[in-house]
Amino acid sequence: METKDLHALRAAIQRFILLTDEEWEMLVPDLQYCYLSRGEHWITEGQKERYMGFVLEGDMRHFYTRDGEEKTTYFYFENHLVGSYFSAINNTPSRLTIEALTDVRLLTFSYAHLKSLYDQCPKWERFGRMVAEYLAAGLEERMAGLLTMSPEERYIELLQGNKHKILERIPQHYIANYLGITPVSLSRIRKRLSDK
Amino acid sequence: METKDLHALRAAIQRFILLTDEEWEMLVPDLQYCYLSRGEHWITEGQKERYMGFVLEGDMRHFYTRDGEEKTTYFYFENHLVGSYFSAINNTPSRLTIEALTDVRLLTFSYAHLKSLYDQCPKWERFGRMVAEYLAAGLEERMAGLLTMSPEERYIELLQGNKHKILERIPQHYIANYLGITPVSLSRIRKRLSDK
DNA sequence: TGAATACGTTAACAAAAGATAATAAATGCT
DNA sequence: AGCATTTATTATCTTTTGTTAACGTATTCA
Repeated sequence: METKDLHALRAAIQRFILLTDEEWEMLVPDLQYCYLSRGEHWITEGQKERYMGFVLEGDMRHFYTRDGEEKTTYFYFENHLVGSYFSAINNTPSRLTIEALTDVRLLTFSYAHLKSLYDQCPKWERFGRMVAEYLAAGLEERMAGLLTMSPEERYIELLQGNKHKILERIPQHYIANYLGITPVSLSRIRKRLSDK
Repeated sequence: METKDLHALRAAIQRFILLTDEEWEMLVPDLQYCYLSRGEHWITEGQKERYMGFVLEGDMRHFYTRDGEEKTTYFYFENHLVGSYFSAINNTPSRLTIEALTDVRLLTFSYAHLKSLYDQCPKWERFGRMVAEYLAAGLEERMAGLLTMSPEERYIELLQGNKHKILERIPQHYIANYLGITPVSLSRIRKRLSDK
């Protein structure tokens, strides 16, 4: 396992909480590399996937399937944690699929192991709390945007905000899903805006 | 402080985690009653409110203000925790207002005290993690609904789901906001559905 | 490199939602 | 009880979105 990769993961964790070397070492034995090719599914709807991942390299998306249609609702980039978090928590089959948009390199660890860290060590429990709070805060903000802004306003916000990575790297029809509209409608919004 | 009220709060907390009497007693000294009249604001946008509440009696809503319009995005009922959680976490001014829809009786405790419980006691930290996870899971589910379903489908789901309390007790124009549409549009959806 | 696939735009039409205003019914309050 | 306010519906008109399909371009992959 390359030290650069380990450092990247540790740095990501330490954006939430500082770990002693001993605390960090509690996680390391459970880490594994996972390599995905573009288009490959890491987590598949209906299955009980029990791993969390950390994106070392590449981009991913997750989507729900409704009436045979894929609805992409989130993207993952380098240095982000990825997983079907809620199905892991509740130990239920995943309702979403997580797919590699490019070739992807992950570090993975089992959710079961993370839970045992919660039991063994208050610092890891705190990490869990802070991750969940961070996640909830992000979801609340995004949901408020969906409820209080029009699709066009949401697209403008995406243009101006700190989520530029999404626009640069992701096909537009996935972005349309992310905004809650169809690809055709997003194309029209872009036309409207550029005509001004 | 009435023991019935204390029991209600303890039971709500213990839906997440069992507490010993000693652990429970760590919270009690910080508890205070708060009484609100119908229409009164408990937490006001722009202010740094630092209290969490537990609804003993009554209903509340929270809303964002955009262009002078109130957009109601959530409701609180008896036996639920309430607070501008994210502004408390980040120690920033609240972006939303929380209002009493009826006369309300709350038990409150400061977020600062809760944080000190996190420091003092791993069990409380775990409680914090589990609340945040519960919150995040609920937000994820609601957001998925907003992104993958039409307003009409969302209304039907609300009719059929386990959120009946919302429909029974809450004025329809607030429910429209909650669904992400205007009151006029919700009225039309109801007409469409009843015409079948 | 060549063929298949994926992607973005545009058009035409239907369906739905937003905005505004008028009305009627229900509710709250003194 | 009576008056003001709140709430829900309905109508009209405008705007936006969804749907389907066609088209051209870009990309992928064998």
